[in-house]
Amino acid sequence: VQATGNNVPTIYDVASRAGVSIATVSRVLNGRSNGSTASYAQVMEAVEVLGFVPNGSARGLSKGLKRVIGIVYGGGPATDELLAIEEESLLFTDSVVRGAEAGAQKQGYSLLLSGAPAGAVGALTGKVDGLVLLDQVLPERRVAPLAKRVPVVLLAGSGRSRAAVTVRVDNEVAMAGVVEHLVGRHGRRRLAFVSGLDASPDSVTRARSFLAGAVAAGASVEPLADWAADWTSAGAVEVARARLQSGAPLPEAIACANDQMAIGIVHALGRAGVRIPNDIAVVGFDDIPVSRHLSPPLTTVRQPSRQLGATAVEVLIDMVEGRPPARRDIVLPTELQVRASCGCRPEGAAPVDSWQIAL
Amino acid sequence: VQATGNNVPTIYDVASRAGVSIATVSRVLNGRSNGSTASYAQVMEAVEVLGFVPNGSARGLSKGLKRVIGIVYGGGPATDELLAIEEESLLFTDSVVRGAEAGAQKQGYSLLLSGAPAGAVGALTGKVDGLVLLDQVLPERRVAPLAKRVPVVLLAGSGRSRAAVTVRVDNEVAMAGVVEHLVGRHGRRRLAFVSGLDASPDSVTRARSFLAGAVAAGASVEPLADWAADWTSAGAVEVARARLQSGAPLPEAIACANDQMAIGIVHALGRAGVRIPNDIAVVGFDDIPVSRHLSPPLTTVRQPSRQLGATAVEVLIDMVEGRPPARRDIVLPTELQVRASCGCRPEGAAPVDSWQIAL
DNA sequence: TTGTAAGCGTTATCAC
DNA sequence: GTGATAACGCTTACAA
Repeated sequence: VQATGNNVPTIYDVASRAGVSIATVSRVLNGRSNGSTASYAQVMEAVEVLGFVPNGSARGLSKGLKRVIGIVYGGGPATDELLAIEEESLLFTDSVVRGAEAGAQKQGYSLLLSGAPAGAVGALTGKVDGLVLLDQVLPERRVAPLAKRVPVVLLAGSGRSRAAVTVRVDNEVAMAGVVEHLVGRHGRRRLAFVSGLDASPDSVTRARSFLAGAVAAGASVEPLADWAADWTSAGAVEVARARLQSGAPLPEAIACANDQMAIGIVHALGRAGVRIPNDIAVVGFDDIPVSRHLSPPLTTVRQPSRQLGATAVEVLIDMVEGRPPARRDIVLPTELQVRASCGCRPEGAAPVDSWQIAL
Repeated sequence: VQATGNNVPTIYDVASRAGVSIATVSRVLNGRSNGSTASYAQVMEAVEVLGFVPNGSARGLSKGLKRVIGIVYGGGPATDELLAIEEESLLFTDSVVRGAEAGAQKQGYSLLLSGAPAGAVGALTGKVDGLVLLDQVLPERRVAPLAKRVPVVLLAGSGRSRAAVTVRVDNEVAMAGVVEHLVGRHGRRRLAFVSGLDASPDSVTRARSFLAGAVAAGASVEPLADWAADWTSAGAVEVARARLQSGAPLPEAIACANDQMAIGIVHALGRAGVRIPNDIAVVGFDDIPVSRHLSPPLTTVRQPSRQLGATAVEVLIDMVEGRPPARRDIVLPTELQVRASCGCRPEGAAPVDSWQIAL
C-alpha cells in the first residue's frame, strides 16, 4: 500500500548481482546471447530473484520505440449529454477496443486507451508509437498533422483519407442487403431509417445507402429528419414516440443505424401495441451480444467488431515498424444476421406470432 | 501514411529556433517561467510552428513518472470459450474502464488497457506508474509482489487485501435488498440464484449473501449448482433450458449475478411460455444500459460502474504521487433499480400483464 | 562472448 | 531569468 519506496531494481542491480556488465544483462534479456553460457544462467537467476522488470521509459527512449499504440474514441467536449450517449453506444466501440487490445498484445504492444477531446489528441503522440482513431473523433483535415508525427489508422472512416490508412466495413453493401431483405424477401414497401448523430460518417453512409437502395427497389422512405436519433436507445424511444403521436400511418419496416436504437424502437412500438414483426419489421446494425436474446430476437447486420480493432492495430504496427501497408483502404465484410424481428422464422424459433407483445 | 521519417522535433529544435537553451524551453513548457519574458513568447512560437510534443519516454525517464496508469481485466488464458465469455460480460467492465479513463484524464494521466494473462501482468509494471486490477485477474496472493513495484488498487475484490487498496460495491447489502424486495414486497418464497463463474469473488459473494438473506427471511433457495452459469446470456439460457426439462416446479423468483444472465433467463423462460413477472419474477445485477428497454424492463441492482473506475484511478494516482489513501477499503453504494420484471409497476409503465410474452 | 561508452530527449541542479 | 551539465535506465556500436 505504501508509496513504493524507490527500491525498484535496475539493470545495474541485476548486473552486479550476476557479476556481469549491464550490456550482458541487456543482451540476455533481449535474446541476443547464446542461452547456454554461464553468464546467461547467472543473469536469469538475478532477474528472477530481484524481480527485475525493465523500465519502459528508458527502453522506449533508447530504442525509439515505446511499444505502445493509442486508440482514441469519442472525443469532442465531454458534456453530460455526450457522456450519456457514450455510455449507451459503448457496446460496439468496446468490442472494437477488445479486438485492438488482443491484436496489440499478440505483437507485444500495449494499448493506450483515450477519450481525449479532439484538441488533446496531439499530445498523445508523445506517448505512443501509433494511433488508431475511431469514427467521429477527428475531422479528416485534422488527421494530416497527426500523421506527420506517428502513423495513423482510421477506424470506420470514409476510406478516402489521404493522410491515413482506413479500416472499415462496407456500409453500402450492408445496407443494400438490408433493403433487399426487407423489400425483396418480405415485400415491405414503406420504410423508415433511424439515424445516429449527423456528425458520424457511419450514420450518414448507412442512411444514404439505405435510401438509394430503397428508391432503386421501388420502395419509399420517410423523411430522414422524422427518424433522426442519436445512437442511443433512449433517443430512439423519443423519436418513435413523437412519430407515433403524429398519427400518420406507420411504415412497414424500420432499419436502424445501430442495435441500441433498434432496441429502443422495438420497446417504444411494443408499448404502443404495435406488433413486431407482424405490423412493423425492425432491423438493427452491429449485432451486439444481447441482440439475439431480445423479444423478438433482432435481425441485424453483423460487423466483425473485434476483427476491425485487431486489423487496425495489426496494420498500424506494420507501419510503426516500417512495413508499408499493402492497402490503404481495408474493407471487412458484414453479414446479415437473420433472426425474427424482420418477419423471418429462423430454424428452431417459435412462430412469428409468439414474439408479439400483447397490450 | 509513410513510416514517419524520423523528423519529429525535439526540445533542441525548439530551443535553437527560439534562440534559447533547452533549459529555458523546458521551464516554459512546465510553467516554471514568468510568462511575460521575451523568451517565453519565442519558445511558444517555436513550439507552435514546429508542432513540438514532448517525448513521453524521455520525460518519464527523467521525472520517474510516466503519467500512465494501467488497468487489467480478464486475464487467464485466452481460450475461445473465455473469449466468448469476455465478449458478453463486457458491458459492466467497459463501463468501469470508461470511468477509469475519465478519472485518469482529469488528472493528466493516460490509461493503459490490458487483458494480459496473469503471468504477464508483472511485465506491465515497467510501463505504468500504478495498476488497477479488476475482479478475477489475479489471485490475492499474487498481488503482493506486484504491489512492491507499483501501487495497486483492486477493483471489486474482497476488501480484505493486505497488499493493495480495494474499491468495491457492497454485494452483501445489495443482495439483502434484492431478497427483501422479492420476499418482503412480493411474497415470493421459492427462489433461485443464477451465478457467474466460480472463480469470481463477486459471483461467490452475491450468491452467498442471497442465500443467507433468503434463509433468514424464511424463503427457500434451489441448489446453486442447478443454476450455475458463466456470466453470459447464452450460459443462462442453457441453465434455464436444463432446469425446464427437469420437469420440477419452477421457483417463484430468480435473482441473477448480472444483467446479461437475467436477459438469458427471461429469454429462455419466455420462449417456454412462462410469464414474467406473473409466473416468475426476475432480477438482475449491474443495470447495464439496455436493461430498461427490455420486455419487461429489468429490475436490477444498479452499480455505479463508471464511478467505481474513476474512484479506483483517483485513489491510485494519490498513491502514485505519494499521498497515502485515507481508507484501504472503499465501498460504493448500490441501489435497487425497480422496474417491471420483479412484478412492480413503475410509474408510467403499462400494467404488468402487458409484459407477458404470449406463446 | 564480453565490457566500455555513447547516446536517446527530458528535467533539474547548479553557477552565473 | 538563463544556460551549461549531470542524471534517468536502457540499447547498441565498438573494442577487446
